[in-house]
This record gives sequence, structure tokens and C-alpha cells, in this order.
Amino acid sequence: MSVKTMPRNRIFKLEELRNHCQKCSLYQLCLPMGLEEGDLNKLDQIIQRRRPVEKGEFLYRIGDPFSAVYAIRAGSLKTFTTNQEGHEQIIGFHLPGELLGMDAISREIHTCSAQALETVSVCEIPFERLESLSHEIPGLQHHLLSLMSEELQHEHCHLAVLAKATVESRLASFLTQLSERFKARGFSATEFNLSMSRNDIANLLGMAVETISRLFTQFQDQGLLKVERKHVHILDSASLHAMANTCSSAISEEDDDASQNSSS
Amino acid sequence: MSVKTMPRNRIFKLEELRNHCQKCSLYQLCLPMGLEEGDLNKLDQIIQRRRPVEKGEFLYRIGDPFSAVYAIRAGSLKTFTTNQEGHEQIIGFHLPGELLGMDAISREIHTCSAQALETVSVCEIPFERLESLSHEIPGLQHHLLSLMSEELQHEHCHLAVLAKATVESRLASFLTQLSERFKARGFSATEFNLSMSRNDIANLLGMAVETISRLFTQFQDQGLLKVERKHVHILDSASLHAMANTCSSAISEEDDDASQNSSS
DNA sequence: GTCTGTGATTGATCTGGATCAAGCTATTTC
DNA sequence: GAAATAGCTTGATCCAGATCAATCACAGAC
Repeated sequence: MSVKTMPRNRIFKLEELRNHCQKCSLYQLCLPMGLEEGDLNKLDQIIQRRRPVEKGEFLYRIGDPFSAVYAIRAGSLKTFTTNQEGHEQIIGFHLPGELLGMDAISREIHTCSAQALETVSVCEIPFERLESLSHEIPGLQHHLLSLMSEELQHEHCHLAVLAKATVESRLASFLTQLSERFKARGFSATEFNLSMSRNDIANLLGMAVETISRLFTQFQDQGLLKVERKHVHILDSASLHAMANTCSSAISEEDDDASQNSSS
Repeated sequence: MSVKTMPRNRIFKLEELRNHCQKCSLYQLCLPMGLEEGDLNKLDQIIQRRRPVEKGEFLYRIGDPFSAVYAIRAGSLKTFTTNQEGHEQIIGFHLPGELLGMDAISREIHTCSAQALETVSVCEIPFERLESLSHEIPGLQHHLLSLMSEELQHEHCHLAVLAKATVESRLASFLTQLSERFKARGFSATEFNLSMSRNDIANLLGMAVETISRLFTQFQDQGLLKVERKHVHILDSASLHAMANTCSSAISEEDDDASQNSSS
């Protein structure tokens, strides 16, 4: 709420928000991936930039009518469902470049809530317009389907982890995947901040907070990583990866680093 | 393998297989849902009817190149992933009217295997042709997205069940959902045969076979159901549903039976 | 600066469900 | 028909990880 001495900076940021997909650093990850300039402009025109969502605020809540999907520009969110008894189950954490809300398409209401873990800026994409645009642009339709398919794959791995893995393996898998996602976004794969609480991690992985805490200490004692509050420094990603033993890696090993190698 | 005295019947069945979507009893559940006659014919033309997949055979295996999605006409299958150590994790069981293989879109290889639990007949739909047809037919594109979105929702519930639910709640949730799916297909909601083994159920729900066995006995003792080998007769679906306490039901209660009420 | 509340850590205890072991029941093979 | 095999059930034991309890560390409020 306090603005302090950064108004110029603030204005610059707002200007940046008005920027188009072409200029966005997430271009390669996000919806416009692979589109030609003309098509990109069409997409750009239907996208609405909203004011940032502050930590703890909801982007949408379970039961809300579905009207748009959201591309994350900056910050991170968690999505979760709630059962009859009010128990909250976290579905996932979401990073810049990811598209949120697609699971609401069939029912036309949101079936989970999306809450900001820190200040988040998103692009709002009205779904009806996105759908009609997908008819004009073949690549866009395919990309939409492709993004949903990726989401499915990711959930499959998550399922496998919850169904069988030990607690060590769960946390290792979580950290490994997070690390890979940071890397894909141009951040460090070995050093990052956790925007979610231990409680949230425990919930996602189906275990108790105390166990998460103990495992962080254990991993540190084993020299796998250094952890201080939110800050994580991975020291031995190979061991961590081996510990994880997830389903996806059975396939992804082959084409791990084969995707992001254009300019530079 | 043995044909016995049913050749006439066999020929009739084959003829039926050649039938078009219009005549298919799964019309309301499957891909053609909501399409007009002209569009339906177009879709019909790209669909290939294959020979039945026998019990234990694979429709596709993890790692296979992705070229088509499959609509189940009859029978049931399981899909599962495999991790590095070869551990098999079942993702789901699939019934007539469901579309299989969409999770392979992004990688263009299958990320899980689909194996028949009994003799299965499927419609093979070449994906490239389906995609281009979706450009012509607005409803088809939406329906594709919608089906994937439903799949996502379903996985979210599955996640919630695995992460927190007790073993009772897991099995109750499994049986409740299965019952609802049978009902939606015009079968009895209270009496059905399980095409999968106890082992498969245990695997799906992340527990030991022994526990499944004990729970079936327990449920029977509690008067919730009667079970004899593969045959299940649900006696008290209300209690079973209450026991389940899944995420989806928090929303679906309102519009539970509000979807299927056209003719008759 | 102190106070307060929230989240994280560490230790002690307990238990739900896995694992181990054995017997049972269909179904298939010969 | 008997024998073999695969799948299911039941009982006894054990342990991974939850729960309970206490303390600690930090961020905000005033």
C-alpha cells in the first residue's frame, strides 16, 4: 500500500505492462509460442492487462463463472480445490508463462481457486475470443490443446508420486521439478526462493508440515542442498534427481535440453 | 480364439462396427456430441474402426509415436505410466464413450500405456485430421477442449483423494465415481462388474491389495454393498457417497442430474 | 524498543495401513 | 479328471510418517 519513492519506476512498470506479446520475455513459453507476427498481433489485441494481484488475493475462486484464462507474467500462484468439509487440496504452483483456468472450460465455472503467493501480474484472455481466434489461427488451436496435454502429463506424474513414493522421493521430486521450471524461465536452476509456505508444500505432497521440515534438515545434512527459510540452494541435483524417480523423467531424459537453443 | 457356433452373430457385429456415429449409442457422451448432421458426417468419414483389442493387449504403449486418439465403443481399458524402476502407476480406467490419448499431443509420443481390461472395440481418429476438422467445425474444437478440461478436473479429484483421504474414503470414492459413470452410460448404477483386478484398484488408489480386500469385506459387513468376485451390488449409495467426500461433489451436487434430459 | 501472531523446527509418541505369511478359490492346462 | 497358476482373502506383525507438544524465529503493529 505504501508507495515510497518509486513513482517513476512505477510508471515505467505500468508502461511495460502495456507491452505486447512480442516484447514479453515469456514469449517462448506462453500462449503466443510459434505464432507469426500477424497472428501475434491478433492475439495481442484480445489480451487484457489487469492490475496486479496482491499476495493472498484470489485470481478466481472455485465456483466463479468462467470467462477467461490467465497467462502469468510475473509472480506465482497456487491453485486448490476444496471438499465438502472445507479441506483444501493444493493442485499445483504456477510460474510465469503458464496458462491458468483451462480446467473450467467444460463446466463453465471454475473448479478450483487460484490465489497469489506473492504479487502477481497476469494477462487476462477472454476465452470466447480466444476460441474464435483459434479457428483463424491453426497454430493457436494446436498450442492450446498442447498446453492442456502438458498439464495432463504433469498431473499424471503428480498422481504417481502421491500414490507410491516415499516422503523423501516426494520432496526430491518437487524440488527437482521446480528447479527445472525455473531453469526453463531463465532463472537459476540451483538457487531460488520458495514463494509457498512449508504448509503449502506439505499439502501438495500429501504429507505433514513437520515431515517437510525434517526432510529439509535431512537433505541439508546429506549435503544435497542448503536451505534457509525460503531460500534454497541445490548442491547435488544429480542425487536429488535420482531420489525423485518420477514418471516423466523416464521419457524426458532423451530430449531434456533439446528445446531451448535459438539465439545467443 | 474359438469361434464356436456364432458366425452369424459375428457378422452382424462387424456390420454394426461399420455403423456411423449417428447410430452409435454413445453419441451423447463421445466426440460427436452436439454436432449437426452435416458436421457429423465429416467427422464420421475420418474415423477408422479397428479390429477389437483383446484383453491384455495394448492400444498403445508409453513411448509410441502419437498419431491418433481413440474413442472407446465397448469394453474398458486402463492407462498407466512406468517410472525408471519399472513401477507401474495406473492413471485411470476408461469406459465406453471416453476419448483416449489426448495427453500425448504436446510431446507427440504417448506418455502412458493403454491396455485392455477385456475385449475392447475402439474408433481410431487420426489426430491431424481431427485437428483440421476442428477448424471447420467450431463446436468440435470446443468439445475437444471441453473433454480435456473434464479430464483435468477428474485428475484433480484423484489427486485430492490420494493426498489426504483415508483408505475407506478412497475406495468409497472410487466406487461412487464408477457407479456414476456406469449410470451416465445407461447401465445400472447399483449393480455392475469390475473389469479390473483388485491389484489394479489398489494401484490406482495408492494402497495395498490386502487393504482393498479387507475394505470390501468391511463395506459388506456394514451393509453398504454386496460383493462377489468381480460383481458389485451397491446397497447404500448415500452412505458410500458421504464416505467418499470428494472434491468434485462440492460443486456437482447442484447440477448433478441436470445434463441428460432430452428425449423420452 | 516491546508485544503479538504466524510459520518453522525439533522431539516424543502413536497408529493406519503396509508388509509378511498362509490359506483359499477360480480358471486354465494337460 | 488332477495339477498348476493367478488372483483373492484373512490373520499377525511392523514401521513410516502422522499427530501431539513445545520451542524458536521472524515480521508487523504500535
